[in-house]
Amino acid sequence: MPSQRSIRQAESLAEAKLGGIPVRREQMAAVANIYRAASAVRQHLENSVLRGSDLTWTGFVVLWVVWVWGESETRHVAEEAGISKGTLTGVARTLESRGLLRRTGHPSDGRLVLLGLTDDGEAFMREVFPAFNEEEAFVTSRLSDAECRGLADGLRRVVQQVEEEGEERRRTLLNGAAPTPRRSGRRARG
Amino acid sequence: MPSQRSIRQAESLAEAKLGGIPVRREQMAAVANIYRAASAVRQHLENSVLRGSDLTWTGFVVLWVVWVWGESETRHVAEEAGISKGTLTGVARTLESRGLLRRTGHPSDGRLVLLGLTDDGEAFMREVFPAFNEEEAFVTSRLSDAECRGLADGLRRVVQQVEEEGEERRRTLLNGAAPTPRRSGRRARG
DNA sequence: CCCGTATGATTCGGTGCCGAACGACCGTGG
DNA sequence: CCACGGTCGTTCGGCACCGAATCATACGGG
Repeated sequence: MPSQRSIRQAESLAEAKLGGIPVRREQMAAVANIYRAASAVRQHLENSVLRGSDLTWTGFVVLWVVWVWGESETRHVAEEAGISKGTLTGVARTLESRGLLRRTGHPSDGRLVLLGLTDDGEAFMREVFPAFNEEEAFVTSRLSDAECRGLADGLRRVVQQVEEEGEERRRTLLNGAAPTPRRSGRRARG
Repeated sequence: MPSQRSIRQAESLAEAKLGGIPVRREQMAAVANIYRAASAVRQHLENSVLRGSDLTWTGFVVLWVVWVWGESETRHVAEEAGISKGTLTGVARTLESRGLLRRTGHPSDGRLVLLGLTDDGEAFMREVFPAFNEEEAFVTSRLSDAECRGLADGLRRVVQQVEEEGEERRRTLLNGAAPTPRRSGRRARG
């Protein structure tokens, strides 16, 4: 749990390593802490409220999205849950096998699949969400309500920046260069 | 992109769903945005600077830790990188096979393994870190330096809360109950 | 020297996770 | 009716990821 000190130390060390090249320290610290906090929060929630139900963080998020938004098309659920369509297929399969989620074909458009909670799923969320929210309050308990709002606001601006300008930025960086296919991934048949 | 609006809507929807049970909205929004921002940032960095080198986020973080801290024992690297020892074994193997990382037995304690960068690894970091840092600046470009500091500070307090009181908290929540083994995981030989 | 305990790293089952390829289906235009 | 380009969800290769079991080494006390 060196967190605090070590990040600051690391900043200096990195700067020294680069020998004169300036480092955007505030930005580096912000990004490092975003990721660190996300891991810590996820880990705490998985090992407190989710562990007992044998649900992963992602599984819970998917349930939460469907619970809150009601029966939805899978692409919207994936978008909202922050995972790829391919991942959602697997997660949904898992949740379905646990009897919490139900998949239905769209009545008029045969390409679409709708995800909805089963009665068990509804009951589950009614029971577990309050406990989840309680732990959200626990992890943020060193911040006032106003500070939480400020934090959320800053993070929201980061998300907006990436969502609104990220794609353009990545195009610029590659600048026409081949987008370098991933090492993993499905190969063309043949 | 729904991000902004949808989180706020979701708060109301969740509250309605619960029918009167109060929701800690600020805390919920803060946690939701932490995770959302972490995903967005990771995705942007993987698809901009890391993709070309065929490195994953985690792989880069491990390299970064070893680069900044110098040759280190694996448990410290895992801790600092925010991954489990088991995961580190695999990631280190991958990085070693790419010729960026080197593993050495500890001279006096045969249980320990030291991780260090190869010359290629050093050169790689000298070249790629500036680009990485540049993108860290990009994703936070809607925040002033002071706002970055404030953001990092708030996140640091979240991390500290979990690190310093999380374990105790989880014990309290379970309250003696069996810690519910994970569904996955290695089974006893039998 | 040998045991027992402590402390490392590694193995491994099960799942998550991405993104390209793919197949099912839609709608429009010939 | 039948191409045909567009839009879905699914498949799948390869890696990440956790955590309990396991293996390997260290060290103190008989």
